[in-house]
Amino acid sequence: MNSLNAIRLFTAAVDAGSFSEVGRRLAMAPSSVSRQVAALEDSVGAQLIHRTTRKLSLTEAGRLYFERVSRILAELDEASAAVSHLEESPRGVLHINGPTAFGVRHIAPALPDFLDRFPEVRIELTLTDNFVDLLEVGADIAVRVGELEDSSLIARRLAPNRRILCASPGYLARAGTPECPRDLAAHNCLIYTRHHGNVNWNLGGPDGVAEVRVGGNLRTNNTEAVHAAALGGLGIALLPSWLVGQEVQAGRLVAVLAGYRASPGALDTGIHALYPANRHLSTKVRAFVDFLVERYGPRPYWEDPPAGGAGAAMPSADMRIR
Amino acid sequence: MNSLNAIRLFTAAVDAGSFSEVGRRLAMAPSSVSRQVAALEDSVGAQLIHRTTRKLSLTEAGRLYFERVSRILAELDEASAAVSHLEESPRGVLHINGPTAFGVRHIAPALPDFLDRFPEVRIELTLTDNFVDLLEVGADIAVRVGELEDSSLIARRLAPNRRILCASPGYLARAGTPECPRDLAAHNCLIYTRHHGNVNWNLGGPDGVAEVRVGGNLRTNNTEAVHAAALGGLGIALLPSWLVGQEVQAGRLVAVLAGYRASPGALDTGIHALYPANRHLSTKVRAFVDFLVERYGPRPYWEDPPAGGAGAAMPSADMRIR
DNA sequence: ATGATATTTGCATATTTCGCAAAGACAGGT
DNA sequence: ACCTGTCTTTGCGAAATATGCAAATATCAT
Repeated sequence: MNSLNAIRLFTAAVDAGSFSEVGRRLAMAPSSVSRQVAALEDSVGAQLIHRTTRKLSLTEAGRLYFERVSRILAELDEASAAVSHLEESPRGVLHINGPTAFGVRHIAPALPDFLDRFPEVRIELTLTDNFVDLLEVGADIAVRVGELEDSSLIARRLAPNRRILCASPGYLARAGTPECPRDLAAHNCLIYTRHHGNVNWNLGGPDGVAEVRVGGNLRTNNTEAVHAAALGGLGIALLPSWLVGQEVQAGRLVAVLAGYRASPGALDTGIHALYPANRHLSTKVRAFVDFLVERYGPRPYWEDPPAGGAGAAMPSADMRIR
Repeated sequence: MNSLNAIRLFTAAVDAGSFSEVGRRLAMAPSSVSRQVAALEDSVGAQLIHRTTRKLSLTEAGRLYFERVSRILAELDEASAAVSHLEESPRGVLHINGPTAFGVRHIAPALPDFLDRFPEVRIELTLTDNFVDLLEVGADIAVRVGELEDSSLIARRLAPNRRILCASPGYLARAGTPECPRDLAAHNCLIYTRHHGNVNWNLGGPDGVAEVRVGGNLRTNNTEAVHAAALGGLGIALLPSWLVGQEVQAGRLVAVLAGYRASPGALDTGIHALYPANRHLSTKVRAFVDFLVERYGPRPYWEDPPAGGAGAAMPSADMRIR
């Protein structure tokens, strides 16, 4: 196996016309140059350079080898440069994977801004609701809501994953507004579940955590269905804030029992960006994660303004509800 | 500087789909493969391969790099192969340098046979009479008659450089045949010399060496001129056997004082092939030198048959003269 | 001839690379 | 649900390789 260094020294010697000159230019002993070139000659099995103390001249084999090899070296440097270029600034294809509902509402709308800021990036967005292996599908980033399992991946928190109870103004006008968790038992609660069996909602409030068995005339394994039903005035739904926050802000839905937190004991299942834990994190991935972090901020736009806001111009949804 | 080995291991890993598999195929520890690839990634500044314990997958940078680099590796191997191929059997251009007179008579006529035996060789024959540096003119071989000076070159003896006294039959009929060196003083001796001043011919015979001051009505610095004059019957010439041997055999010239050797004390100035002393002697050079050695043999065709030949069919020139 | 500079080789020293063992990770079978 | 086998990675000592210096030899210019 001939070493790349030997080949570089060979071409350098041809260019410089002297091993010593090469040594001078590259700050190494002439003897090293000599030995490397000799080793290269051994490896290809032919004399490449005729040496005199005064002059170097190429043999026919040397000419042939030099012509081909100098072009190859250039191509090799070019290949390295191309790869390095990729990392200079965000560039190339960025494969993003995420859940459908969140992706449609909060990833896709963000892409124009991102692409505007990084015009050399092309995005391939894959929205799926079944769990996929990042590497399997060739994704660079996955946005996950809730459960974090992949241990080999780095998770960067993007936003909290608060769930809020809400119903349409029409439903509340018709069925009344619950004032404490126990009131829920008397309401038509829209159940999102993947399993059979009873469903309990855990609500943490000032008096501790209350677990309420809830039920109603709709059970589904699809959050969007619950969402649509709630909008239609069917009942009270427990839905993530990123899904209904803006509807609440717009008044199409009204938050109820806003003083309580859903599943307070559960591990904080936030919204995260996951990406492989590599020594070299590609700039496009970093740029996109940073972009999302910045865009969502500590309190995402779909969340209500801070409850304790000092005389906020617009009262928070919590305020309005109470 | 990225090492070639690392690049080879990178492509091997892409092909094999696993560092361990590469290690198995190449009989090396998986850890080495891992480290080399990691070093390559550091050198280009980007992650090339996403690793899991179960699967390797290329990043975009890796795909890009792999595409370019695998083609480059193939070209590199091809370049080495091309050079090695040159040395498998005599092939390529063979630059031969030699003196004009000898080249015309004994090199050029040999070339058809050589090229017939080695059809892939192309010959570039340069005949010059001034001394040239082999490497300067890019020659692979020089044929030199007489003086050997280049010390860095390897000299392979091709033939002796005997000089013989001869004259045309017509001249001898007119002026008589010298029987001993001293007789030459009375003959018209054709002088080849590069310098001014007197010229002595040293003739070694059974009674020791006789030095005879010779002269005549022609002095020239051109051997061919002496040759032509001798053929024309002008006088007695001292000429190399390779120049006049065949004329003597044909009877156009007659050797005189054949029992004496010219310049017996001088170093044996034979005819040599000179070529650079390289570790890798190219096959075409070796083939050509071997070819000449074989063609000329221990007693070149231009020399008389051995004097002591047991009842040689044709008596030697020496014999005939005496 | 002499001096300056060139290549090459021997030898001692650094640097790199390698392989082994251990640790952490993951998929599939029991 | 646990266990097993295989995979990658890292630490560490050993082996291989490369390097620089000095000396020997060779060449060109003065």
